[in-house]
Amino acid sequence: MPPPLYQSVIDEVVARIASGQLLPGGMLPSETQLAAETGVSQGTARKALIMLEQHGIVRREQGRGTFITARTPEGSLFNFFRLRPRDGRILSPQVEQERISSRPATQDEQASLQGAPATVTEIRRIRSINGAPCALEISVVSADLFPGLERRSPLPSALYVLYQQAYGCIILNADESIAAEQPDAETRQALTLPADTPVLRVERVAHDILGRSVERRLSFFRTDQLNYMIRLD
Amino acid sequence: MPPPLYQSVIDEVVARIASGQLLPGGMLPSETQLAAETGVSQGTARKALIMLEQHGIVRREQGRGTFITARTPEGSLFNFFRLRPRDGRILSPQVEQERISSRPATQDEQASLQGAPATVTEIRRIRSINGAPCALEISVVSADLFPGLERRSPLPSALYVLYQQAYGCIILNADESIAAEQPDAETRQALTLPADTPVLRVERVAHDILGRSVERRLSFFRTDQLNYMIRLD
DNA sequence: GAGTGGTCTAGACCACTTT
DNA sequence: AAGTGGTCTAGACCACTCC
Repeated sequence: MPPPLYQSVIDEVVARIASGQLLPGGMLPSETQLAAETGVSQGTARKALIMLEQHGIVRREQGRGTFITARTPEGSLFNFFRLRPRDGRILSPQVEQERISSRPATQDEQASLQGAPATVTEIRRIRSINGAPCALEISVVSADLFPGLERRSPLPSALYVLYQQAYGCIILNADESIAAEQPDAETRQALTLPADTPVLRVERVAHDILGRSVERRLSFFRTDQLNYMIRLD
Repeated sequence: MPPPLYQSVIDEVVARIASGQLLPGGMLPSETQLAAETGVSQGTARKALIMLEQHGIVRREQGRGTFITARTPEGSLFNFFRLRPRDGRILSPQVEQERISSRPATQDEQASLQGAPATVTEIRRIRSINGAPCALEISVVSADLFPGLERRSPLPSALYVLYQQAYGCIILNADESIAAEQPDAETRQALTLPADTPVLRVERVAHDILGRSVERRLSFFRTDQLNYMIRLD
């Protein structure tokens, strides 16, 4: 049973993106053009583009064209920074402190990061909203996939925009594991927490457009003022 | 600018479900049949059915037909009970205790529940996994929408299956607001928690197929053994 | 074998955006 | 005016399920 034709069109587009031939924010060929290039009918190319849109890989705009998904700082924070006031408003967190270092990967990191890197780069940041520290984030990525990350400090607030713009790595989704925890002394100090205030501990594995596990992130959030807001479906 | 034809087909199907003319688990007319009934071409009926599938309202199976989404106990727990071992396995929680009562709605509940009910039914349950209490859940629903709920005790583990089978109310998604909290004495006792163990406090608003806010649920989870696992995208 | 959804084509017309 | 995606049709063939 051969794969459907539209799958080959999808593969072709993803390959062009992964190879850098198509850049984030860039425009794809039109439906008819893409159909001609891949030897299928316009309707089949259309089906492929619609599926790519459903996977979040492209965005389609009537009258304008089809564009590679580009993470904007606003959109990226909207999707992946879930700490919000209870009314759901969006507040942009500022980066207060940042420390970047490279070190050998732990066994666990090698097993769960794409490419089993021997060396990883660790980004430790404290974020604040309205001047109050609200999150401690420790991101770990493969040093092979993101070379020279240390020299780019200070990094932008939305890391995933940097991954995309500087390294062509487009983050699409993430799995998270959440727990309530009594913070250790270091975390409590970083977040200027009163004693006996529990924090949210969130472990994240982020995946890119190719399904690769690209980043591990351990975050601690204050939730006395803000809440971690998500949707299930 | 008139709405597209497939929208009228979608509306027609949703109306039939809401009216009870089509029951959860039941089969829809075939694409060609539905097309004839609604006066559109088969391709347009197909588009409507695909959109209904994307909204989670129907399920399509090649060679068999298109069926109204039916929440099974397993599927419902899989989607809406997110407490898992860190390896992601699914464990079915048991209901240990259950207390049902009706009372006047608070102002907050009237404002956030469909129909601004004067009276609500409150379901208080303790769930356990492997004999260890892991969650305290307090669900609140409109007494108008779910009449006679108290007389159905003990309720099944998966409440959303009951909502569907007994009341024709199909839950599709939910918004959650998560925080870490030091449990009060009552919660600590209910979960047999050691002192100074924080819990996850999760406030949920669940929505049904018509977009109505149908249930508010306040849950407290132990996260020392299990974690609350979600996906962002 | 009959009925279902899945894929694919070819063409038409419309609405929107840009030049 | 030209080019894009959005809608809609009509028809073909295939793969799967069930009787």
